[in-house]
Amino acid sequence: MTESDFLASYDPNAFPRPSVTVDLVLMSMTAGALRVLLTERTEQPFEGLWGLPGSFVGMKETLDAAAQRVLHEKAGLSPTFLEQLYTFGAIDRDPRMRIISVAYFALLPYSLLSAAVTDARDLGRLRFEDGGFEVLDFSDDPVPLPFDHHQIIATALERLRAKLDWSDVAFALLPEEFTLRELQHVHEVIRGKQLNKPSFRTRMLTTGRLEPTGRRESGGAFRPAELYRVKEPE
Amino acid sequence: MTESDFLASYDPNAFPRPSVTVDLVLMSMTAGALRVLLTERTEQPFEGLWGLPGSFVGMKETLDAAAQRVLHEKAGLSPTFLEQLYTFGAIDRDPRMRIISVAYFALLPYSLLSAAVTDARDLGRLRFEDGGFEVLDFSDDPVPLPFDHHQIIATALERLRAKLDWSDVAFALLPEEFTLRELQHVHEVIRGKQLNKPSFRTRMLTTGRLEPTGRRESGGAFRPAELYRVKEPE
DNA sequence: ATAATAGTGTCTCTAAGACATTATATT
DNA sequence: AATATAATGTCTTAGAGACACTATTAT
Repeated sequence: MTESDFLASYDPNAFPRPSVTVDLVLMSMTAGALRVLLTERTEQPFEGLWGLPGSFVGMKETLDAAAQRVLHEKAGLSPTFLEQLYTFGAIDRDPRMRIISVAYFALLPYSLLSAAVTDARDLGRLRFEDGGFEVLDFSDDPVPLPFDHHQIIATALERLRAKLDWSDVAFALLPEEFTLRELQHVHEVIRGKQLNKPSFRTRMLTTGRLEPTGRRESGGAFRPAELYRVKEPE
Repeated sequence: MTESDFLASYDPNAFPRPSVTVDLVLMSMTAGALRVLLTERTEQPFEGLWGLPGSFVGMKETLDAAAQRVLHEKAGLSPTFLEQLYTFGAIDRDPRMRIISVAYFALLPYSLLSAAVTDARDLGRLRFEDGGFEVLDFSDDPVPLPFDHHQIIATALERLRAKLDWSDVAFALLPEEFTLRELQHVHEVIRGKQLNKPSFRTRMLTTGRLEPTGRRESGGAFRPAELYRVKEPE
């Protein structure tokens, strides 16, 4: 049998198949806290709970495209950072049926996100405590999460911390122009500890990834700091 | 409608679904080269080519379990290292139909693998050249790979290099007891460059992950080196 | 002037690389 | 004895942290 004969006679329904979804962990930072985008579930199961946005993957749609689509539907924009996170395949993670979910991880500066997200409850605030974390709503009450969404967010946090020192994830949480103090603050929140100012400055400036804009911040009752931007790699 | 009513009436076949497979990148090291396990395809498509072992995911089987099953079927043993790598979902990656593949990455010391794998061709040798790599068979001819298997192996190589300095991946390629020279050799092959001996030794010994066995290697026409093992974390 | 933060200089400590030296096994 | 590698010591350099100091803005 030739390969084309084989393909013509192949029956894709010979074996039962699981469903495949993408779930999106979109994080941002404001008011000194990491936040994660949640949407209210309007259908069963877990109707009424707030959880990660997601969608089934179309048959003519790549995984990346499905994640982009979910992001566009929920936040109305393209991300500064989007990558595949991990695939979750526990058998009973969804009570409806076998659903394998490919989780994606996105970052956005709050300045862009706040324009697209109207409801304050959409952004759960992450509170860290003794090694773990919980998600709080706008009134600081803990939010119960559906499915394995707590585990998915935990995986995203690990990824964020692992990539902090050698990738551009921190910049993806800042506007196009930012001060070194703001950059250090992002690092400190993600690390969960304070950092040394002189060594942080030299470490950042010697990477060669930053370039000064010549402009300065304004508005504070103190000496204004120089604004930097990320240099495009050549 | 209550949640249980909803679940009882839910139709899993309402939407078309892709198939889901796992593909396994099992690497080992011998004769100064990284090797990857290949199996000969006995069915269409790409019949006769050598490619990564894989399998469809069972409906009552987690992704991890499917990867373990493939590993057990092909190599007859459990791995010293196995983790999920990345999920590949290009629309036309398989000519039969839409197949999303969750790739897994495993490492085994050659001493264990050689007992389980009989055919020398089962272990493709990775040859690095100007940034990329190719897979060679037992006679050093380049092996054409089916599907997107070249890309999957490339992703596994990136992962291996990224984890080399802060994880236990190097130990997973060595037998239970090994010398510091052997450990350094593994690092050098993966990094693709020579390393400084004194600093490598102190770096390894100060991690606290190694403990001397008190025994020494034998057989060489030179001073025998001390054998070490990995200390279990407490 | 005062307050608040920006930005820099100095010192110490740690780790790595380069190089050389001593130690110990086999032949 | 010759040889090959193990294992260690020394020197230099680079980077990070701690701490203190100077600079610059708004009020």
